Amino acid sequence: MTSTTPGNSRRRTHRKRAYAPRLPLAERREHLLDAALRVLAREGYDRISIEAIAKEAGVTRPVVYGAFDGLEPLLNHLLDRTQRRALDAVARFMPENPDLSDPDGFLLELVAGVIDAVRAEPEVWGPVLGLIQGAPAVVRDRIEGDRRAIRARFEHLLAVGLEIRGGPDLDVELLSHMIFVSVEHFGRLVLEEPERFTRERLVDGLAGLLAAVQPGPAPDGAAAGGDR
Amino acid sequence: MTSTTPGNSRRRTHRKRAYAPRLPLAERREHLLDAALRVLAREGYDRISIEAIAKEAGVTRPVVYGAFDGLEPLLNHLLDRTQRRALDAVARFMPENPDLSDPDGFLLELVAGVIDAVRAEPEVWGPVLGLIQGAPAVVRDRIEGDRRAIRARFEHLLAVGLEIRGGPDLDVELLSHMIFVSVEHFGRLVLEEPERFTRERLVDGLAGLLAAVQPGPAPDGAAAGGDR
DNA sequence: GTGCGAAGCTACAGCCCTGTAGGAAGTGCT
DNA sequence: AGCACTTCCTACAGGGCTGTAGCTTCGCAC
Repeated sequence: MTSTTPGNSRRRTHRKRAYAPRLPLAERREHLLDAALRVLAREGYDRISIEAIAKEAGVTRPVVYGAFDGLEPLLNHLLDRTQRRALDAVARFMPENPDLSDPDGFLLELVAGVIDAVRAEPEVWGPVLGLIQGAPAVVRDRIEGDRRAIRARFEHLLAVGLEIRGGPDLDVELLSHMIFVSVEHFGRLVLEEPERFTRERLVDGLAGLLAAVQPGPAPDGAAAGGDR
Repeated sequence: MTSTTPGNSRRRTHRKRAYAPRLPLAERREHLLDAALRVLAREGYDRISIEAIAKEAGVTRPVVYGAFDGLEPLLNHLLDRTQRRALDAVARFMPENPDLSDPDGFLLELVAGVIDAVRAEPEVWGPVLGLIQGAPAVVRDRIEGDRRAIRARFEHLLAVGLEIRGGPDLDVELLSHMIFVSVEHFGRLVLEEPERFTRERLVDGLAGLLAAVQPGPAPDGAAAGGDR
């Protein structure tokens, strides 16, 4: 029997919806995260909401609230899923003790690996590379933290690589920032214009630049390197 | 006399607000754009709305709607104001026919100029550099268009500069992307960590890198340059 | 077959915001 | 002083969304 409350004059003009199939909590959470990813890929962060995810998943909002405490925790879980894969991929390219005997070769393999990973899982790398727009603060802050950590690790490897390479004597921190944002940009170019910016073109282009960067002392006695 | 409608049982419990000073339309528009900029700087794009701008300006929403047809047109006007200054600054650094007799010197002056402009007017460059978060599509699309145009012009100058420099023989389009995102990143570093990344450090760091990039043919016969 | 508990749904309350009709107030001119 | 016009405000209507109380339904165990 339908209850009515004072002031509620709306009549039930629509059939009650069928119940969604019941799922254990763990399965429901994965189901909802998959739905969230589809909404995100199709409409971006601007349009993501508990309401939109519920619709995409074919359930009602209380079901979503039963699995997550709100949009922010849900997005955090989604990031847990995708960022873990991104960080795993990065860990493969930048292991703890890499073979840096050929520093230029190492960098080129790293870049090639990043490009392959980006092409293989655009749904993982899209948010990281800022290609899914309108990200809320929870997503931006999380990704920014990951980026800082990865760049710091890269800076360390770069310092070692430049030593092995015999120079040039440069501001390693600054150089790591420049290489980092360039490689990120490679990722965006590969996703946005895959036929114009092929893997080969990007890797060859970087190889050409590395070949032009002499290890010896810069003739002008340029800036000292290293952290401040 | 206050009209009442069926179902409207709320009593007027608050004093009517005093009218805001009347302004001619042109002045009102500037007044509202100033208010919008303050909301933006303080709270970001996430919190910008006609409602928030009206409150900041000390008027009601119809006054804002009287000056602009909605949030999107208002933000476009704001961008008109700020992006014009940014594009003017860029035009100073990249004139139509620059003196490229010293290409490296030209690039260093350009970067120094960008850094100075960014420090001088952070409210103009913040949105351009993605430092004001949560930008809606109208802002993103507009800035993306400006970025493409600036990078394309830079690519042209880069090609000429490399010719004059005598090489190296590199993928100019790709290199222009790399330098472009690096200089943008310099802008962000300057705003986010001004004491760690001083103007001198950034310019000297880049000078050191340029000094290490030999103009002669790369020893490995690396990638051919130029547009596809 | 029945009962119980878990999972899902309806309906409600509320917030924030957009956009506008019509009235109120202020200013300038005669 | 009065009138007309311009600018501003109140109140209304509506959309989108969050979050939850209490009811409904389904599935499983006995």
